[in-house]
Amino acid sequence: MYMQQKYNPHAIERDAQKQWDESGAFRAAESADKPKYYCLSMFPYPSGKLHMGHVRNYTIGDVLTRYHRMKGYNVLQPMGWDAFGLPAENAAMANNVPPAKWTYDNIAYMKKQLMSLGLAIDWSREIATCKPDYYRWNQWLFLRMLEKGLVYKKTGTVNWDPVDQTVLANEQVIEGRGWRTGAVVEKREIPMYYMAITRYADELLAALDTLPGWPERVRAMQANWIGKSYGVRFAFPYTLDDKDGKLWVFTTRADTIMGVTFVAVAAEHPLAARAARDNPKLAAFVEECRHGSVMEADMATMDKKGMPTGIFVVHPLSDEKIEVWVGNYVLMGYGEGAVMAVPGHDERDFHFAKQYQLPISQVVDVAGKTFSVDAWQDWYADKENGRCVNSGKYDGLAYSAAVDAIAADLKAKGLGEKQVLYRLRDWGISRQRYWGCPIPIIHCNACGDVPVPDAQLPVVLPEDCVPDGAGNPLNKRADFVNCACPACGKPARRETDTMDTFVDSSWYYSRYPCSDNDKAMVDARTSYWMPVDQYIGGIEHAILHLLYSRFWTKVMRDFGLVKYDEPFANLLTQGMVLNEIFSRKTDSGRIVYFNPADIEIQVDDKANRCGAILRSDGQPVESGGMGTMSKSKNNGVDPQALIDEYGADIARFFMMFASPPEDTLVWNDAGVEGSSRFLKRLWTYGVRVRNGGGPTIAAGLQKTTRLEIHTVLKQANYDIARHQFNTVASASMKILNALDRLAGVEGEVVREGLSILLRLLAPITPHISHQLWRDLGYGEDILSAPWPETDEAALAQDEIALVVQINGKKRGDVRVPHDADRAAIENIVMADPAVQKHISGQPVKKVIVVPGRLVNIVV
RNA sequence: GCCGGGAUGGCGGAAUUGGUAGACGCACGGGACUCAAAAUCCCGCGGUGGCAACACCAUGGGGGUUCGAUUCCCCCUCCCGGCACCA
Repeated sequence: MYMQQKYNPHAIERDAQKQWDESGAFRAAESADKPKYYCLSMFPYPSGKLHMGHVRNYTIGDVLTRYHRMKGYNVLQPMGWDAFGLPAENAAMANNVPPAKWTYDNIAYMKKQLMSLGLAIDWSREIATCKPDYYRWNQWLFLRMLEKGLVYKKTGTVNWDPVDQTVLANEQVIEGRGWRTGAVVEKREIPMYYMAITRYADELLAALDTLPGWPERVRAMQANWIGKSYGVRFAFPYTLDDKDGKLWVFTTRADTIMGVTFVAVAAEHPLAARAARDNPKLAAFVEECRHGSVMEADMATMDKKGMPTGIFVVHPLSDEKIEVWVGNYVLMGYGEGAVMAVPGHDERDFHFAKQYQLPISQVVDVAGKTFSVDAWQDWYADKENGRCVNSGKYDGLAYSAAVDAIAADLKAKGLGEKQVLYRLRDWGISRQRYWGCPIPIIHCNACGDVPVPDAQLPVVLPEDCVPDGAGNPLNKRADFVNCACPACGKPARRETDTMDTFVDSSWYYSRYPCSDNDKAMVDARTSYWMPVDQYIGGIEHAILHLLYSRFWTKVMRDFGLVKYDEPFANLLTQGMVLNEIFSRKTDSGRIVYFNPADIEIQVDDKANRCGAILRSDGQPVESGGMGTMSKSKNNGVDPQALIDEYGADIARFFMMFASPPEDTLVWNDAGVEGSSRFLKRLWTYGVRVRNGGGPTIAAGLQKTTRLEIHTVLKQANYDIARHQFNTVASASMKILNALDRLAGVEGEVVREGLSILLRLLAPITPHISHQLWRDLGYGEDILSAPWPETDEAALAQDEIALVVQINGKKRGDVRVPHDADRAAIENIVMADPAVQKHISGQPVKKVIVVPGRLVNIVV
């Protein structure tokens, strides 16, 4: 075949992809003699077109896929679509197209884009979560969980837009207001289905220790999210309306119980409602608390406000009268929706007490410290060193002894006991939205909530609805809603809530192996491939998606569907790709975002940045700092332009070279020219080698070049194994530099060096590597060529260089025989004139020799 | 606010995890080639001082441990991710 003189990436890539496609090169088969390697990247939401985060994610996955194939594994890399979700409904409203059409069009376009990247994907296993043959199994497992009580119904709090009369996602609440209407959002209690993830809290926490292949930071985040805390649940008795009641609270600091000066309940707490009944000011406050979003970040950062209820409860141990307050910072969803307040030893309670002039009393002392109510000091909350004081019989006890004694006394009175509490809450999966998996329930006036019988699955979502922003359009679809009750046969109403899209993504990885099975959720092929050997995705998924997936896996295991305990053996959390966010606030308070490509940065006469304008209208826009590239912030950079201009190999190489996979990457394409130049040089060098001729490289030069190449290769192999692909890319540049520096191309070192270089590059730039491998006659197919390993013999040296330091500062270097012992090294170093000059007669106190590295002389 | 992570030249980043700070690349400056430009190739490139050899300073800021700290410990600042209905 004629080898073109000039590097033409588009032609090379088209040919290579055609060849891989026609030969079915990436079709994975279950039966093989080789060990299996299931390499999975988080599937994309089909938002319209690929963004940089996708290119980064899928290139990382492809590098690992191709690397492991060359390492001798039987590799599967599948792909699919997380196809349900809110953006499709927003697009539907904006363009008057059904979400289904929008979604399928996006999938078709993005699939083409992915294919142009040359990813080694087995497309025969493709899935889309919006298709009934996938989501029927969501419904099927939901029903199994319902049977076992793992799914149950209770009320939950949602954001309610009072103008549009619709439930809002947190993302649709901007500064406490609905994004379309600008109306102040209210909290509303509605019935929802929940999955009992808390039943698995202990296992989800404990099993983190069985995941050494997960980043430490992700395990830490999950552990904190589950938030196991040991404490005491106890009650303050009270009498109200001639009835006795108990106000339950949970605390991790029972040792401070004698310092309780008030109790705070959430605005949604029954006692708050009771008190508000005949207290208009309090009713107004409770009403005020009902406004604003349900987001925890908002709850935690808002001004702490409270109001007394006039209701008093009795301290369970001291019998003191304690007033109940309503606090806007008390969360109804955590613990009991009520907390004991100990202003002396809890920082938040302290500030609240100062604000409302409530008593503060000291009940814990730390030796040598003086308590003062003037200002909070961190030691007030120190449970390591604290001892009880002003606490009657508990005086002198340390934290755990005090908790034990107090819990025992509460138990004896029937007013409480030790309890383990999790921060983790059960998973509310009901969404009052159209574009999602229907919840398979039928509401019958006579029979209540009736599960859809398995024989009637799937409950198919009609694909021709166009939402209008006011409620779920399914409610207006008589053909969907009206049905017969499966129990009594009378007319009934189908549930119109759909499932959280996290349900779809909680098990898709188990479906790829058997995506064509229409009889079962999973089969033997799932058992062959699972668990995923390497999972790759954004760090933003560190908690929710990964925790829900772990939970579903354990549920499926307990139903006997699968045998593995954990879905992902190894996890690589890719850093976010950031770009600047530009926006304007409209008169209605709505925020409009502009793409950085349409923005011009303005500079003053000293070249300092002084503003930014939108090119189309010349008017200023605000900068919202750096943020992850996203559709909602409109700050994505279209990678297609990069691929169109440079080709997939250069785009992939640049993406890998730009930074380590796990680091946050602020997007800047300034360096792409360097990657382009490198691959051009590689091609040109390949042409020269193929043409041959010129002098044979001298033996000595061949030896030093081999040493250099194998030294670089050794490091590259270390780096690729720890997923530091940016230095693998630079290693390939170093090898080309070393070869190119030689005067000729005739010599064994060229043939070996280029063979190493092409194989090292094959996972990153598969197309050019494939073409050069063939053109230079190394073999038919680099895909399955053996991974290059270091030749230790090439690394042998007679002499090595050691750095010489005086008092830790570098003062020179010396060459010593590679086998010189400590004494010999010291002799050589001390004889060095530069060393003698620096010592200049001062007494040598100590000589530190680090073998193979340096000598430090302390004077 | 809470949890997790980060900060190294003009820029992306490297430093075999306590041992030469700045590999590799970008940008920039100089030169070669060219009628010219592009492309390509060669040289230089953290800061200050010095003709130079070289010296001093320098890994967000401040302390500490150590013969030696970008790396370990404590405090602080700023930035990023997550906070349960964005995916």
